[in-house]
Amino acid sequence: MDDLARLAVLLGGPVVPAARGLLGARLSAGEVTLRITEVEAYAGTAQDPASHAHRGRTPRNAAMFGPAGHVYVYFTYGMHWALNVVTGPDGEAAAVLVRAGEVVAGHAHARSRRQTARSDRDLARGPARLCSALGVDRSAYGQYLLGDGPIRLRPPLEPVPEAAVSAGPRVGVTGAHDVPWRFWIAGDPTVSTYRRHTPRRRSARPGAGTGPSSEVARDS
DNA sequence: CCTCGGATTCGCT
DNA sequence: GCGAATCCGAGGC
Repeated sequence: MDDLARLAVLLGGPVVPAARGLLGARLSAGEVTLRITEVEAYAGTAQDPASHAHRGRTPRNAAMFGPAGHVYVYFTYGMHWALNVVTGPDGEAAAVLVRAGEVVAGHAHARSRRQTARSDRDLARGPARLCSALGVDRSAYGQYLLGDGPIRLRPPLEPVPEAAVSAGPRVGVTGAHDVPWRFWIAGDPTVSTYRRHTPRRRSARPGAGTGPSSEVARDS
């Protein structure tokens, strides 16, 4: 069994080992190739409140229920794409969010799509930046990664030692802060900076007067 | 049908 | 460090 077949087997199993195994793997689209440095594991229905699949199958998350090795992409905040690698057996929802990578080929193409990047290390540092650098969008939905399609996933050139992997809580999720399912290559500069979830304050509408902010009494 | 709010990023302070 | 930008899936009525 070659390395690619081994990767396929790993992706078909439980999501946490699959996530760890994706560290160091290479992801290519067009001219751009990157080495994955940071991932997050998301499980399926009921088991994982942070997962897009936790309320069951919908048209949006359908790919998470499909066979391993395919792409689940979603659009968020009205402007960003994020890429997941589907894992686990067909019919069970699970996926690994690819949060960051080191661009190792096609820098010029990546830079042309990421003109605001201050340096090469920022090209794919963060899930939306990573998609932008690779040119990934809705058209990637459901595509198979281990074949010769437009997006390709390949095993690490060198395995990442267990000792080099750090784990912690997932970024941006409202709950499950005790679940350390974010994995990254320790010390790698392309890993995104961890930010505790900060709820976005909806701008107060005039006269709405709801919420704790109205408790402020200005009596002077 | 309508409202809520997000697995984020960027730019300004 | 904080707020804005900007779309659509999901869920409540």
